[in-house]
Amino acid sequence: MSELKEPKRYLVTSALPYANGQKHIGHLAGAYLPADIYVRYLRARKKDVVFVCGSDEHGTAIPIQAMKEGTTPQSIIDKYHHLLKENFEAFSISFDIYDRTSNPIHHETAREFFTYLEERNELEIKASEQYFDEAANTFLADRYIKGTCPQCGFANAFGDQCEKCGSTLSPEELIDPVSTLSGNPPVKRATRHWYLPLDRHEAWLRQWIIEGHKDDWKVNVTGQCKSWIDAGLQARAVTRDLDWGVKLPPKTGEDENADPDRSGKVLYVWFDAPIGYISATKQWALNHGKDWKPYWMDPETKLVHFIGKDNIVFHCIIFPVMLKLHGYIVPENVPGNEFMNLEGDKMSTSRNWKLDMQDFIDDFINKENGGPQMADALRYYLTTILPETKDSEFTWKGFQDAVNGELVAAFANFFNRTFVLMHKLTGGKVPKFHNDLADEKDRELIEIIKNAPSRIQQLLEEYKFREALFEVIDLSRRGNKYMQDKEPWIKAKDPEAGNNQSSIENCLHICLQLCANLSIYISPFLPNTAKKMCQMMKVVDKMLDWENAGSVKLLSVGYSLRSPALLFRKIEDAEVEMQVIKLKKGLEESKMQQEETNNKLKEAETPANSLKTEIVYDDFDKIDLRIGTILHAEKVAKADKLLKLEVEMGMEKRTIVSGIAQHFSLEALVGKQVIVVANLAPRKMRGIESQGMILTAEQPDGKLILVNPDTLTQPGSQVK
RNA sequence: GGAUCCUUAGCUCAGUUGGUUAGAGCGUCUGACUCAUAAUCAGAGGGCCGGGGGUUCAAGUCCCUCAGGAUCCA
Repeated sequence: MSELKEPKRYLVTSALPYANGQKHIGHLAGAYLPADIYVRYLRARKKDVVFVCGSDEHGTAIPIQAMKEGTTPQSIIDKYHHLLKENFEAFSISFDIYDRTSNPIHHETAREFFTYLEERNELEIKASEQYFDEAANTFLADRYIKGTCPQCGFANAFGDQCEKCGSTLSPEELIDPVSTLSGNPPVKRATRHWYLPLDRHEAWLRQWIIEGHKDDWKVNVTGQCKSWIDAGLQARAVTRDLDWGVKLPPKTGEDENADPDRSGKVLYVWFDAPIGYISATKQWALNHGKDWKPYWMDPETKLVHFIGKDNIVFHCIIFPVMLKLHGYIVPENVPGNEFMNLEGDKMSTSRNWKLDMQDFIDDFINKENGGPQMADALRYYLTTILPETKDSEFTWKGFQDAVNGELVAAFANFFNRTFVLMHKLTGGKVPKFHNDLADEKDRELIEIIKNAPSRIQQLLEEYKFREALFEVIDLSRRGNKYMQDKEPWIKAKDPEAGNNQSSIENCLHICLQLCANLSIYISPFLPNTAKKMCQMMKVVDKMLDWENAGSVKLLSVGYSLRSPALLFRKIEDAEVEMQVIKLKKGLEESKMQQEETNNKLKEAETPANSLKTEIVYDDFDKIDLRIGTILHAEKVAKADKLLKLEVEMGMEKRTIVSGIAQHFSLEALVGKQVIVVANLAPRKMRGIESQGMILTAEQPDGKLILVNPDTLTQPGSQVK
């Protein structure tokens, strides 16, 4: 429906990557590769298209990463901005501009945006109380507050999330909160913030997305939106008390520091980041002497946001509301991709289960037998498994199979055998096509070539990149089949017989024209490969223009072509095995590191001399301590630390689950006497009810020892 | 706890508005070919379409329910 009228111009965006660390191939496959394919296709069709992206460099995680790396926020964003920019180049992601939100143009643009909305009363101001660090004289972002998790009791939970049990928190929920800046308990202090009242726009959103785009947006995307809208939209804070980000602009006509309420505040990163698309477009226009305005204001511009599913709410609900309020166009489509798993598990930076772009560059592209064709090899596999409709799975074996079995065996092989035969049988020149001798098979393949473009084009327009690429590979399969049927190498054994030589020439003529067509189709997906094919065919890159697709007159008769060179190398078994080992090793290492830091934190948090709060005797008397004898000990399945103990308590036997597996051997425990907290409420752990707790003491190195009576004692005896 | 989406061949996935014998690629087996990076081509086998119930002349497709998974929200 929406395709009936061709847009005047296109603006394509890929999610701005957050400049606090490396990005992995899941990110690449989610937002960058599909956008690049789409854009390259549009360019081949000579459309007016601008493809923008850039680093997202604000938000609390940047200063936090700086603390972790012992450096400044500025050097963090510099480091990752340049790294990401280079990574994208290595994978031939062809942004027209890769900008950054620290660009002054962006600060201006974001502040203007805020002012525009404020002046038109599209923002609300609300007063609230937030934690403040008096020593550091600053409000504290949730992440800067630590305390005990109310869910699991972990002592180092952050104000927004507990990293031990994963539950999302607010700083108010933390027990004994402290500021990570000064170490002091924070105090509540009144503050004011600006909010974007999304609820005012509910009716419009419902109509625009749920009715207007119910047919052309992905089910996953509209589904997410619907669930947000149905849940009831709320005002969302636009500002934060933080000193890293875009400073809140002064009220129109006032000085920068006139209003003390505004100083010390920045725009919330969710608000400034998507505006980065606009600023990047401005910077691009500036660089090229163009006007940016039509790209954001003319309704005949088609705006498409490529994102991962974590970004749906921002690009489908919040940012469109902002755009509409400012009089800009809203996206025509938001092809949100699902997630890509890796070898059976979710990709995760914190658990180190991932394949970073840089890793692949180091291990494949920058190797001696690598080069841009390895970038294309990964682009190929990622495209065949793009998580377009549901989560998908990257495996190294899958990578090997796709490259060796499809790219090499079908696509590259057809190109190669065509060239080899052409050199052997038709003197290295494009042979003549004898129309009068054309048979059914020739005509059939010519028909297939002519029909291919509209099919592939339609799939690309519908963002079905996986299927589009499959069509291209399938076309090379058709070529292989055709060649097998025609058997020019057999006819060459007796060139004098019948019309054998003419038949050979017809066969290779058509195969060569198909090769030229294949280079056009493969170009958006594997740009480096397409270029290489052009070199071998001795044609200029302009032949790759989409208007040439479907033509069987791309290579002129009599033209001599270069000798074939292999388009791809195969992926060896050893490489695949090595990558899997590397992946698992990385996981182990990060586990160990995590434990180490956890232990360090534990030590820091319980200094030997700092005692707990004083209690009275009655408090102590509530605890019923008894002597018990361990009768039996066994490991709890699927738990590293837990042991299931059976303890003789005199009157009864108790089952106690204890997290001491890493400190004792099973044999060492059996027969030992211990002190048991006998009246502790039972609690289920890993499905086993633990009826008590045994006492241990922790040594400076973290090792646990049992606390027991110095002579053998009657089980059940009270300890006082 | 609520919401949205998903569950189809050994593996990875297609299946449009309900309509003939449910498809593809890889893998497996058999055969053909040798120009090609042991690549190619043909053929075969393989499926109570997650379980159960319902609507209908007709259900992989629509409705209900249960189980499992993913995500979002609280």
